[in-house]
Amino acid sequence: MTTVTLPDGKELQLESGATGADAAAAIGPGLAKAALAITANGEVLDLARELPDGAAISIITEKSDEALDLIRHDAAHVLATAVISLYPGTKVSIGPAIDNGFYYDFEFPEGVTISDGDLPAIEKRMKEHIKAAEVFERSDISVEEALERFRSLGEDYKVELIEDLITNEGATTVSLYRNGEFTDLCRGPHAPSTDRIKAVALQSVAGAYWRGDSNRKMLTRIYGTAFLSKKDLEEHLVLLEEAKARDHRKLGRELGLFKFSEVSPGSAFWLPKGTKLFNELVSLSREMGEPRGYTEVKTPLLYDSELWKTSGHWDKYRQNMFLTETEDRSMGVKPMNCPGHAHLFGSQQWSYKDLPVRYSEPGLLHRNEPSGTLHGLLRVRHFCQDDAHVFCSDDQVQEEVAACLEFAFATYKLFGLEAKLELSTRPEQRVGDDELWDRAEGALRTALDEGGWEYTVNEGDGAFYGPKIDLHITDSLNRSWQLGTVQLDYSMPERFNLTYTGADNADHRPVMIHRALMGSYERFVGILLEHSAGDLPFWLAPTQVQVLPVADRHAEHAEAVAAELRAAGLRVEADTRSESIGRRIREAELAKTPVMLVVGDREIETGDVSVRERGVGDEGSESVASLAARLAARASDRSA
RNA sequence: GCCGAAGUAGCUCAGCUGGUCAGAGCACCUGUCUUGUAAACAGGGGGUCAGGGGUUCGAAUCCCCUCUUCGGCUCCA
Repeated sequence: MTTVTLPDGKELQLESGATGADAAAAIGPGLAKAALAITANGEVLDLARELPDGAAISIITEKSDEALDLIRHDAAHVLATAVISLYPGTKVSIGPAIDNGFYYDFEFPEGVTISDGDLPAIEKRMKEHIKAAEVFERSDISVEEALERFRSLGEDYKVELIEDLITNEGATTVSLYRNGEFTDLCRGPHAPSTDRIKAVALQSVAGAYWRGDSNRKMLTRIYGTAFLSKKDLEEHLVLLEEAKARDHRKLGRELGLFKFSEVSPGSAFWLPKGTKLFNELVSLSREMGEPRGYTEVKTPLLYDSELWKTSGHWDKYRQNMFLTETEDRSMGVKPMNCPGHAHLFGSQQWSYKDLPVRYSEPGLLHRNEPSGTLHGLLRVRHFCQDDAHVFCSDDQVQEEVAACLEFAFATYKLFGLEAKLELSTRPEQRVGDDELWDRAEGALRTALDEGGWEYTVNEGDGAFYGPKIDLHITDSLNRSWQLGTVQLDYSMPERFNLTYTGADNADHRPVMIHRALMGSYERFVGILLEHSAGDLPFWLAPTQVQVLPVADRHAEHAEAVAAELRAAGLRVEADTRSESIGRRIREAELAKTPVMLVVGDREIETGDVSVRERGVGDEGSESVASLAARLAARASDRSA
């Protein structure tokens, strides 16, 4: 007899050797049909697997969270099945389920290249295999047998995977899964058969290094997605369309914010409206920084290479810097502000009473990013961080870190963004001894714990000079972005020999905290545009109010209204073109202008304006004076 | 940097296998209309078909190189 426990705590008696399918059938015929797999003691198993006696089980159906991953992994196998039959001689490697879909990496035979145009045929073949309801059949064999099998097939990647399983995990057996003609080395689990994949679509072809190593062979990756119903797939495709419509590169062009040009790859040209937006964000940093004790500085763009040697960037990151030479001196354009700030701090004497010193600088940075990595505003060569460096004593670290986090949360709140925190600890390659790292990581943990902030830990992902806290936000399309970072640095003060005089009249080494909250203004604008679909909040909109005279004879009055609102500090334009009022309203709406004012004979008579709100419509009349006061208040309240 | 794809007017795109293939819509300019809450009407100007080289009687179209962009991979101090 096998006894298992159901989620409701009831026990179920089964014949010994009973499988997941047996358990599902014992519960009910409906469930037996709906079952995709089974969890036993937290581990997901195929329905055909024998259940361990005494296990706590729960049946996975289409309603379960695990279901999507399961059938996407199934779909990856079906993709491989289709590819192998269409392109004989193709070597397979790995094909996992991922967020939103799955992929499989292949090495196609010499001379065969796959492009997007080949996907429909592959997809068609996949659907044939799905319709055929091929059973996923598991077999466990010895590693020797597996090695021989895959060697004889010339499946080099599988052989390497098995060898690694032996070396790293001491594996003596491995599992294989067969569906139709295709047998794959696979840990499982899988649904009972291929027809459980209700909707599948191939999406793109890409290159991907074998095992993510840029020194190894580049394989061909095919991305696809699968769902439990056609409707879910449709909805997903609609979401992708929506994301495409919100692409910040598209919005930047349509709203006249910025452009890119071949003459300076990876660098934005900011148009007047985009510059307004950009400058508003810089102002925000300044206004929020001032009461928090930040002082703004301006440091050079170009430095003697000696400075980069001192900072350590010369050895580690020279290939990503723009270098030049003048009068036989080697110079480098700054990829970050910290060495300049460290140098500046070191250029004068400091007392412990002066600390913390908080230097901020929206400095212009250049990084020579590899051409293939550039992406709109999100990955650029020329950008500006909302950067600051705090120089403080050891015992001020915790408080300063907490203050940085408070600053970050206050900033994000204005945009309706909520952040998740991630603590990254010491990496393999690092400077400084373990005691220092213990102290640094301890300070960050304490700051997080005492602030009552929830966080996850990312072991080994810290910077080489210190641990850090990264801040991630989730946007309106549920995509995650890293924005801010707060990093502790014990290394740079050492390299620049920074000191302050303590109460004991001895020299002490300050700690340096690097922090950027929005990240870079460029990247932040990109994320903000995609998050808001271009509907920027009133305080941030490049044009806040568009005045629209009904006919030419009202133009003068419209200009007068605009002038009155400008005097109240608002960004106002008057569209006095002889186009129809309908067209000008439409264009103002498309330009995402928050407020439109229509003025004609009636308004001249009464002195009122007719107010229209973006995306809402006509809101009736209001006197110019009352409107000016109302909108000025709205503009000054960034949280509104 | 690596793999794949693309680059035709300011924008979105048509132009199949080389021979009125340099086009359309929007935008722009000019004229008419003088407008009441999401697109008035008519006419007109505009492109070294990314750049360079080649094949051909003839190239936007075929081949090679370069640049840029897009989708990924690696990277992102």
